[in-house]
Amino acid sequence: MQDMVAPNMNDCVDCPIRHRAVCARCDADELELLEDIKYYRSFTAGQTIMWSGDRMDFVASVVSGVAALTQTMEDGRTQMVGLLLPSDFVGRPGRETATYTVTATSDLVMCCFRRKPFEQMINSTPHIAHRLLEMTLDELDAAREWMLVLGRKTAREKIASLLAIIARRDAVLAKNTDINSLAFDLPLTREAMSDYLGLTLETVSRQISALKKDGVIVLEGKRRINVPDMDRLMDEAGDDSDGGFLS
Amino acid sequence: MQDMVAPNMNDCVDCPIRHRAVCARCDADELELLEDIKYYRSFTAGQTIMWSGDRMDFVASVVSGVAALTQTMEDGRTQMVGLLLPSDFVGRPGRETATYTVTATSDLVMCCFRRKPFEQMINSTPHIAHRLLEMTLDELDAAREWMLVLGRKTAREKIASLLAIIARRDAVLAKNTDINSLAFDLPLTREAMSDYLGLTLETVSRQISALKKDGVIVLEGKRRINVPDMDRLMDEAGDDSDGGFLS
DNA sequence: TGTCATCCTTGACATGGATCAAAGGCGGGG
DNA sequence: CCCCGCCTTTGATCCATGTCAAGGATGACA
Repeated sequence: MQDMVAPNMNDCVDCPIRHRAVCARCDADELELLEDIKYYRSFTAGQTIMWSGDRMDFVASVVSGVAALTQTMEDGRTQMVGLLLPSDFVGRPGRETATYTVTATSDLVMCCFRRKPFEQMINSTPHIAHRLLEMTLDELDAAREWMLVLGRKTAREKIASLLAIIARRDAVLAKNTDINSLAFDLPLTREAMSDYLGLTLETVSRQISALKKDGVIVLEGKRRINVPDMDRLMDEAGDDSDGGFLS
Repeated sequence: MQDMVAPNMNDCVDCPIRHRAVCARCDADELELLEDIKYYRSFTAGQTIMWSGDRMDFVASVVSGVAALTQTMEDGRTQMVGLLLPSDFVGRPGRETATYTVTATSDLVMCCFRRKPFEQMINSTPHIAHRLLEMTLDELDAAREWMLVLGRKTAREKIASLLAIIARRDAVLAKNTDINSLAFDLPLTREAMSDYLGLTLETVSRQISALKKDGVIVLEGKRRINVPDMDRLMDEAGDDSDGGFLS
């Protein structure tokens, strides 16, 4: 069963607790503990993994692909509140129901851990709990960084900020050291981008066109983006810091 | 020294680990541990407690008053990313420098714990670490709730959301069970509100006037607010949920 | 190869909130 | 008691982004 999806699994195949999700430091005993309670699930782009309010029997880590956490108001306005990239964690130990709707924005593989035994493991192995705290604090910083984007940045700056986040994360995962001049695939539709940025999809489209016209990015098709000058992009994002959404 | 500020201190006087900040379950040993490393600091409205990037030798819990976490862009645009009300915690174990600027928006008393020994204590007492994780997850939920406010709500809804948060928190602290019809003091200037909401202070003022004209709130002076019908206010906030910024 | 669905782009126009400007409270200090 | 500084309110105008509408690309599938 694990072998079926193994090719996409990064380090999860060899050692699940190498997941940023679970523990930074490997240990054979923990590996065994996790082996018993883990399983893999695949989703196709657009599939909803769970709805806000659903009962949640597992916590999970993204192995490959991209998922989104979203909130929706009664009248349909929706806001994405988190973007889950490979190695990101989802689920809250101690909480039985999902707070947010989770959707696969691209084809996706998750490594799930049954919640109850996972919680027990946390309680018995302090350094895993500690690692989880660290990750949660990173996520909190990321969410706060994003509050600045949502509250104070212009549409153009918002787009540039999002592209910078994805570009950097992509570079890290690809072990790409040449951070100047890189290309990547956008794992989001224009609509998903607009939900993330608090914009309409038309505005997203227009601003991407504008950035292209101004030479900040080069489009290859609609989804593949080439950034000739990363510093320039960061500048457009208005970031003095290192850009933030990632820890 | 503690006696000087004791009258405002709520449960902190008798047992510092009763702080939501530190631990939900009292224990004499931990009380003693904390006794050694804690001290109190007072600030006046408008005072900056620390600047983003400052070295931080303590973590702390708000005893009374209100503080704000803010981020500022090079050109001066600022966004508040967290509102610290009594019992809220500030500081990140394991991080030496402050990520955000912390400002007292009203007169304020904090209970500080020296960082190094506090970290040791976390490592040696798992259930305090566990409590800290819980609190961080609550804060993360609050930040995400706020992303919806910043990204998708109108100015009027934003104001109503903020008032609802403060009203509810106030009611809880005052042990006020009559949630319908309550009054409270705004611990924020119009400018601070605008920084929180991603608006200008003029818009904040106009929307407050509008809510007043429409009978949603009654102003007594500029800072005291009376909410005749809490449900109505929640409705204006567009919240289907219970309003969120608080855990 | 054609058709259809989905995603994306672009245009025209409307509008919510920002910006610029002026003046009204209110509290503290001389 | 008056003056001054800060906070707040209100008005006039502008502009970034939303809204509504049409049409263009791309890929899946018959």
